[in-house]
Amino acid sequence: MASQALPYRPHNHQACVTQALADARAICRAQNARLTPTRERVLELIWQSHKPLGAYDVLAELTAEGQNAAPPTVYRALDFLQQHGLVHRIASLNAFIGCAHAGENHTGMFLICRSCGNVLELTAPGVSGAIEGAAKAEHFKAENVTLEIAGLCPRCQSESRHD
Amino acid sequence: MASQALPYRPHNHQACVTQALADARAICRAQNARLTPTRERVLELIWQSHKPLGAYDVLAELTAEGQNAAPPTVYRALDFLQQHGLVHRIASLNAFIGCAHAGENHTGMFLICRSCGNVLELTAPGVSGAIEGAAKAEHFKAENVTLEIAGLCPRCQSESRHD
DNA sequence: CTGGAAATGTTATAATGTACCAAATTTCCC
DNA sequence: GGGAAATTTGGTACATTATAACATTTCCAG
Repeated sequence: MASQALPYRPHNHQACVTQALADARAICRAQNARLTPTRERVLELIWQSHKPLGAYDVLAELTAEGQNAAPPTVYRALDFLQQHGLVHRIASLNAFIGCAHAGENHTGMFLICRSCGNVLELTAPGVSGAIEGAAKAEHFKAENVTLEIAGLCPRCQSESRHD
Repeated sequence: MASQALPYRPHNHQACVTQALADARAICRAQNARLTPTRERVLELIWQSHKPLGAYDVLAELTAEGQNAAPPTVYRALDFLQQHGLVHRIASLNAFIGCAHAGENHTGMFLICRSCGNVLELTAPGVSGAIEGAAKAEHFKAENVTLEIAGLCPRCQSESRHD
């Protein structure tokens, strides 16, 4: 059997979260950016699954924890995390997901399962290269690439065969 | 000087619109779909510039024309047009644009100028192929690709040099 | 010409995101 | 340490985008 990417098979996800938080602290320290408690908590919430989380889902969590939070609280934290490459916004879902390649310079490519909702972030140099080439052929200066692919993840494909 | 894609240079845009409407009628006839007056008018409004139009911009136009329109009116027309491949939704802008390749089977790739707002739709087989390859390598069944590139179009690049 | 499907009208509301200003906290320079 | 400047947070209100739900009309096949 072929290997499966992390989101599509069981794993100790708490380790993902712990690692992501440690990476985030290091990155912020290196960039002289302040990973304040709210920002860190938002990052942790976003990492708690491989499914993207809406801003208002985050807000509901914070509120449930007794934090005194309003929409701008969450959006500000998310903006910060995005600017430092710690989370990505998935435009086609209006939702946010932890960046699996924080610190690395990369163009995110997201495989979004419409059945289970899990999202896998890839780095595909061939894809980035092809996109840059196509943009350059039009004399277009690419600054930001949104690449989101909806479909069925390996696990949900097999399950749907048993319907 | 290199050739420039249509949206980036002056042209008889009314001809674009006329052609798009004619194509749309043919496509709908072939698919036995009803391009009703409201649907056709929405398509025409969307085509009236190379900038994407928000659903509420369309709504405002319809209202100004005396049409008795509410949000669902517009969203329903847009859903219809999308389903028949006549318009695309640009997720990163929450806006809609006429499909430049209606009828052709294609994966849209959009070059979005952050300065002038124009959008060019491309078909780049190399890109589609690379994306499909990357998805396949993860055993992911791709169904729908969102590929939107923000940056500066040729014209706006030259203008910014004169600041 | 009629019964069912498709399309439209209409109201209300959900979901997502931002503008704005005040208060608190941190930083940094002296 | 003291105080000005910058950053971060609190909080209200509102803007924007999108959909649910149900009644009515229009279309068209038989």
